[in-house]
Amino acid sequence: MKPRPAQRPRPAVPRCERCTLHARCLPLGLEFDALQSFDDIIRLPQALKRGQALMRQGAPFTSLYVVRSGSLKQTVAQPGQRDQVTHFHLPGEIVGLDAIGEASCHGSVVALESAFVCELPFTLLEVLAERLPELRGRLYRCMSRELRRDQRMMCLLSGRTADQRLASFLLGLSERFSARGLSPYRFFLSMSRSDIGSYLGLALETVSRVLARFQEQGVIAVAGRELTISDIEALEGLALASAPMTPA
Amino acid sequence: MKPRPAQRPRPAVPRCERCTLHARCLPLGLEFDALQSFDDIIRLPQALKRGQALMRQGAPFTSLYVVRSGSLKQTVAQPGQRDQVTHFHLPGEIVGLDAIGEASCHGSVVALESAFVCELPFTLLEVLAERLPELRGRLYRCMSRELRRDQRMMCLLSGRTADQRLASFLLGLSERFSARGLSPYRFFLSMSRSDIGSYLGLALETVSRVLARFQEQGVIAVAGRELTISDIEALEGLALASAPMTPA
DNA sequence: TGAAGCTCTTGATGTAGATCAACGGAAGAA
DNA sequence: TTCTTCCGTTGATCTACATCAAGAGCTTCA
Repeated sequence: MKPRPAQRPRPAVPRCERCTLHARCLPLGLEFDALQSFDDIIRLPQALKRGQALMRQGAPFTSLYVVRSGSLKQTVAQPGQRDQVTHFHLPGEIVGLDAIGEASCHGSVVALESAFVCELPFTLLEVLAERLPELRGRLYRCMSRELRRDQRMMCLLSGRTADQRLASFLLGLSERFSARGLSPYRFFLSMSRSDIGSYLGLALETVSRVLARFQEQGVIAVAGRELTISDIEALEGLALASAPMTPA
Repeated sequence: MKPRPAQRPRPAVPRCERCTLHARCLPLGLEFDALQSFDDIIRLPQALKRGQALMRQGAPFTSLYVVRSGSLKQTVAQPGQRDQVTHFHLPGEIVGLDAIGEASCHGSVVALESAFVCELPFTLLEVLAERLPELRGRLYRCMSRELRRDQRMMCLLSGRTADQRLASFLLGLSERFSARGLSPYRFFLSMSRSDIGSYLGLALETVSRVLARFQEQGVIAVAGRELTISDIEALEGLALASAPMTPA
């Protein structure tokens, strides 16, 4: 409708249309024109070093972020408890959806390794969404998908064995990497055993032991943080039931 | 902007502006005109009997629902596992946010007692949201709040004791009832011990035992499904830590 | 009115996984 | 290099909760 504003002079920022994540990121499905507008509201990609915080729990909420490369963890601090990991964020995933409409961030987000993120100031995003129905739909869909993921997580945490949790976790990572064009069978765990344990509601020793056992069973191979899935069907079996391994 | 269409003749449907939930429901904050439009897309409130399904897992998704009275539970069926309760829905709460943008419903929703729900066909809601920015904001906020609730649930399920889970659950119900103008200290549990157990990741026997113990400690009084919170501060203490009861 | 299901409670027993503890290796600092 | 720290592994022990089991109120229905 409205003519696009004259091209502002900008630094050599990587543009959405050239981004390798383009196909799986928020602006998926936007028309060329819309994509340009979207590009215009993105703030310069920010570099994060390992351990550096992107958001701090309680800080004012202003922007959503999209992970461009690297990975991050989201943690919640609770009174009298140790921090709990609630999410791992991989490239193409959106950080901050749970803070929309709140004054402050709900958790802290920290880089697990060197990472780049794109910043989307939320007020600008809202203005843009006003005239781009597809973008609105995308936002709803992202949030709704996250709701479903959280629900699956709740089911996992409530009443599944350590084996099932670990197997599901590894399969989940595998899927997410594969959806980003990476190998579903061989990837790097950027998070510590302790992070995994916190996320899955297990002690870090249990994580270590179960991984070792999976390796003994020939289902995976782990060397430090390098993980290989050797038998994905067996892993899927483990994710579903803990002890149907009763030999005939 | 656009003049409101001439008043369609309609049956004597309860209108939003007269609804007792008005202040805490989705259309909160809408102007009079907007509220009228909102009213126009709501389908006749539906009555549900105890045990009757509002949605079935896998059925096509078409509408959001707002609980007007009564309560419902949402369950997910998993291959080779028994159904798991993922949510309890109380009056004023929205059912179906997790299905937006998907073809089909993610879980089944069943009435726990006689209930009324208002249906909001999602396509109509989207059209309306096109011209009502406040409504868009409300929707985002509702989804985001639900994300935070699910996250709190994940934290609860991962690494909290049975006592902490039960205490948090009761406090959560208390808050939700109180936000609806009902007593925070005395309410009816419309769900069975088994439902509570499934929701909290506990065996129903454990639920029963912990409630009995809380009662012995004088924190609550339970008679069947009638619950009274006698000492809410003690309950809050129980929700935070399992054993700081170390006498000085 | 009694029979058949439920739901809830309470007791006895078993176990998955937490916790405690010790050690080896890798990474960063000086 | 060596020192320190963090991370991961593995073993021994302990416990919170699941599971099994039995019985006691309730509804519901014929």
